[in-house]
Amino acid sequence: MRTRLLEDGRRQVINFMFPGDFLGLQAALDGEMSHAVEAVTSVTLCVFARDRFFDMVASQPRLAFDMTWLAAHEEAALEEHIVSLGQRNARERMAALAVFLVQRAHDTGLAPDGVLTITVTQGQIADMLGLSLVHTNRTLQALRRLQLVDWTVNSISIPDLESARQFAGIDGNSFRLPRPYI
Amino acid sequence: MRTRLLEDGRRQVINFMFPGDFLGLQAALDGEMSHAVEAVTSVTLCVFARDRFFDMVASQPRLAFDMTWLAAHEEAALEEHIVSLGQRNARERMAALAVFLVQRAHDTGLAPDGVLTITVTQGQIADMLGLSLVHTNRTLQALRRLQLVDWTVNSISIPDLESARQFAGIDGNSFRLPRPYI
DNA sequence: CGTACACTTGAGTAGGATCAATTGAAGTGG
DNA sequence: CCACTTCAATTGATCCTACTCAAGTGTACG
Repeated sequence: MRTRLLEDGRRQVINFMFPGDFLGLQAALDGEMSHAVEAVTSVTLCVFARDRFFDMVASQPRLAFDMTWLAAHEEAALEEHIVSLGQRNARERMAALAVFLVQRAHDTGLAPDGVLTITVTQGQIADMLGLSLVHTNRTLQALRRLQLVDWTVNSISIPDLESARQFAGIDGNSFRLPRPYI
Repeated sequence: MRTRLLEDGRRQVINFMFPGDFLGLQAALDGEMSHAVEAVTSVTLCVFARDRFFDMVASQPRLAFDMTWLAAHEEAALEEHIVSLGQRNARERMAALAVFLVQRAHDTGLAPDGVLTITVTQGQIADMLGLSLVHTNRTLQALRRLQLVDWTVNSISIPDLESARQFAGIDGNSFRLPRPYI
């Protein structure tokens, strides 16, 4: 989970990361990371030496290309998140996030049955969606009542992906290319 | 101005682009652009052939490195925007946007006197900040009254950059590296 | 002089925040 | 095994920020 903290304690979750994602590209270039990272599952990290980044680009163009691919798609995910925060109401936002996570998990081979097993607290959801904890809880219940998304402490389940997607206002499943693994 | 449209007509401005920025990296890789681009000033474009992108990475590592730099920093800007939309109220959001734009213009050599001359309608600001047009207008007036930001139809002026930054909750002017030009 | 477009202002409303308690599920230690 | 703490989820009540609706006022332009 990538997060940013404001000085007064407010926290914003930027995005959830998945196996194969690359962390800290901007930090590798600037020397200072603009955000924090927090693990919500056990993780395995592969560490790269930042001072050899340029050499890597020069000697391994295929790798450099894949990293650019990942960066561009991470950017696209952030754009989608911006659309959610700017234009969608609480229910649409939560549905959109659930669809995104389940879809994203599915793409990396997790959640083959449409159910994503992961432990996320309502506080974390609240900080991702820019909602209060209380309202997050109520929105969660509303979506469960509508049978659109069933999000419990340790799993996200979407009975009908298509209607959830439509409810959230996510445009048709645009053609999805397979992700490269570095 | 990079924007995304929802099917029901809602629009979200993703970010403002400046001279030297690179557009459509993700589209170059996927063949389909996830957003629209709209000019708010007259612009000069330099067009690249998308099918030679990989060759470029392989033969011009310095160029590839710079493009990665730009992509990583665009991502950082989007993160900041996400923090605004998720955690800041209307006034803080607008102040943060004004500071970002003036700062960004300053960095590319525009607005050397702290005043950015650019024509932005209140409707465009509203779609960037996820606010209604009416509330955008009132927030604008409030910030003018507070003498924090004076944003008129064709200029953005910030009398005291430091207090505006503090009001918006933007953490100390983190060390800024010069931007590469492709 | 009419149309178009952006900005402005007022009044009422609603979506979501805040405040305040309560319940439930794990741990932890005596 | 049971009190005790901790942390997350839940519920009720009230408040406020920002939205919506509606009607203006410029200002530019053909």
